Amino acid sequence: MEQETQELRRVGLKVTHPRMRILQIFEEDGIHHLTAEDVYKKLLAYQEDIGLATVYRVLTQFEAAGILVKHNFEGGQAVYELDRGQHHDHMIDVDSGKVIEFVSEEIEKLQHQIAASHGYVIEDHSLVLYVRPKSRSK
Amino acid sequence: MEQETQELRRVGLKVTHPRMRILQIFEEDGIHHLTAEDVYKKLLAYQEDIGLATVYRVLTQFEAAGILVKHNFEGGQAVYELDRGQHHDHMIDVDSGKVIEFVSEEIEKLQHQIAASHGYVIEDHSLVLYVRPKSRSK
DNA sequence: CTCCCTGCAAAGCTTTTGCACGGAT
DNA sequence: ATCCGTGCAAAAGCTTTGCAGGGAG
Repeated sequence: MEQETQELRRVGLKVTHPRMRILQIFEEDGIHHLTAEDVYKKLLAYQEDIGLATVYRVLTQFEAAGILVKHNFEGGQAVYELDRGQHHDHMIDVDSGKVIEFVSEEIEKLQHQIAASHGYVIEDHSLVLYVRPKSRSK
Repeated sequence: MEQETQELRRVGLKVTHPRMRILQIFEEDGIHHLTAEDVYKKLLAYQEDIGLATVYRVLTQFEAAGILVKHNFEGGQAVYELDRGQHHDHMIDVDSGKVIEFVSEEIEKLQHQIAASHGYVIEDHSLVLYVRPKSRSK
């Protein structure tokens, strides 16, 4: 709780109940990639009376503050996760919906080379692999 | 026109006016990545009286038939392009909105290695680089 | 002649916004 | 005491769907 309070102060946001609870949900063990709806449902499960609009507003503020990273995977709903500083890409198990993170210095390097060869510098990038367990692949 | 007719017959879709015109728009020179709204505006410019709902339906059918590929880039709107058989990734110039295509066998290979090392097989993947011209980069 | 296709309008879904009240500093 | 933050409801933006008339095979 002290930790979350300081985190919010650090980024210049008032320490309010909804912000604390939402931040705590992301810091819980378990699933780290949550949609606004996921967060809202968890709040409901905790008997919290926090509106969905507030969830959206807080997620947007946290993203702007660098606390969360937003991803636009397929399926319409944006997904958020804590920004732990280290960039990584994602692999999504299409059977279970599970999200696996990975890092590849080689791919990062190749991306920069490709952009450079076209006269560009990379501002941001998105790499998502949609995968299926090897054993039961088609 | 003969070409489009055969293409539609080949995939088992009735040859209707809306489908012909939409297919022709994708086969025109120029921009190859279009949103449903883009297609609709082009139809309007050609004095065609085709509803936006039909555009969405036809794009969905073309995607299912393998004529078009759908991409979910950032910004909410889905983007479609002709499926010319060869897989490629995209680079988006964030200043101009221009879309550049590229292919990297090395990245493809690395992706498969990474998936395999986690016990998975790739079903699909999405790689998008958001770039800025080198000369006026921040 | 039979379905498939289409335009229109309405509905769906995710996300954003206006407003007035309430709470943090 | 000030603003900022919040809940609620309404609105917005993209896409899908129900319906009844029209057209392709």
